[in-house]
Amino acid sequence: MPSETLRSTLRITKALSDWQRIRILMMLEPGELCVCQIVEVLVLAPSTVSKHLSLLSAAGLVEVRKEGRWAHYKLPDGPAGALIRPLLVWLHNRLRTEPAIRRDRQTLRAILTCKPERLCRRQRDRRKES
Amino acid sequence: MPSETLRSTLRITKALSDWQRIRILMMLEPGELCVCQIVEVLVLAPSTVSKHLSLLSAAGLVEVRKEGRWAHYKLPDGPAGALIRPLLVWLHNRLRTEPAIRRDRQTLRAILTCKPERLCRRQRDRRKES
DNA sequence: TCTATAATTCGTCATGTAACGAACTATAGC
DNA sequence: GCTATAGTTCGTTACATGACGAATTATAGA
Repeated sequence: MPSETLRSTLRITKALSDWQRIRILMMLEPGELCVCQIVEVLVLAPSTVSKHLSLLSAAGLVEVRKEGRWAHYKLPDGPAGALIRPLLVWLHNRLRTEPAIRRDRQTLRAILTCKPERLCRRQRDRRKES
Repeated sequence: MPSETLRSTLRITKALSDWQRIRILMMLEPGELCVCQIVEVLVLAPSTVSKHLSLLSAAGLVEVRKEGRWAHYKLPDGPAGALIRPLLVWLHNRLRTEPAIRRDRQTLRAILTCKPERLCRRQRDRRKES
């Protein structure tokens, strides 16, 4: 019968063992994002991104703020954040200069210039085509 | 084309995403161990343990010192160790008081009182029975 | 040189996981 | 209330991973 701390620790390390989830964490460094913005950067199905976010959330690596039909995800602050801060710092230091991560940041900057509604519409339209 | 830093980072986080490998890392905290000692604590097939060790090694989370037909594994020190120290410290702090980990340490203490040759023989004999 | 043996590699099987689209939930706006 | 829509959940599929035993490798000792 594994203890809760132990299972929690494994949830965290497993959550960190996937490239897309790491990308999400790096993206959230500057501040909160809504799901459609993350979808736009990762170029994955919304259902896939939602699953990743739920795993990150279960691990305590992100927090969600629901507002109407929008869901805003961010890195946890306060005591919850302090627990996992060393991991995020380590990741950040290692990947700060990675081309792939820099590219994501670049993409994100462009995305932040247009309203989320427009992103969602674009994503829906793209789906219709295929 | 993912960069080497990126793949290396994922090798590390993937290596940490398995309970048995975490147990190994915690066991190595006090000092180096040979494969049969680790087998004895984990109660897994030698081939399985060897695979775990090779993943940890590929990730740079352990170093191996071969001596005759014995292989001694330890946590890396020096610059190699410094890179991953924050992760091991984090793990150690989280799991230091875990019952399962304390039990492993206890088992290990008992194991260290007898020579590795005896362990290997016992393991071989046990295998013959089944 | 031949045998025993510590560890590793290989092949196989069962389980876990990431991806997708379709169906569903819940909220905003008419 | 009805419709549109952001996000989630569910079911399926393909691939990754952990476990084992058998076969292999490399070294120590007779």
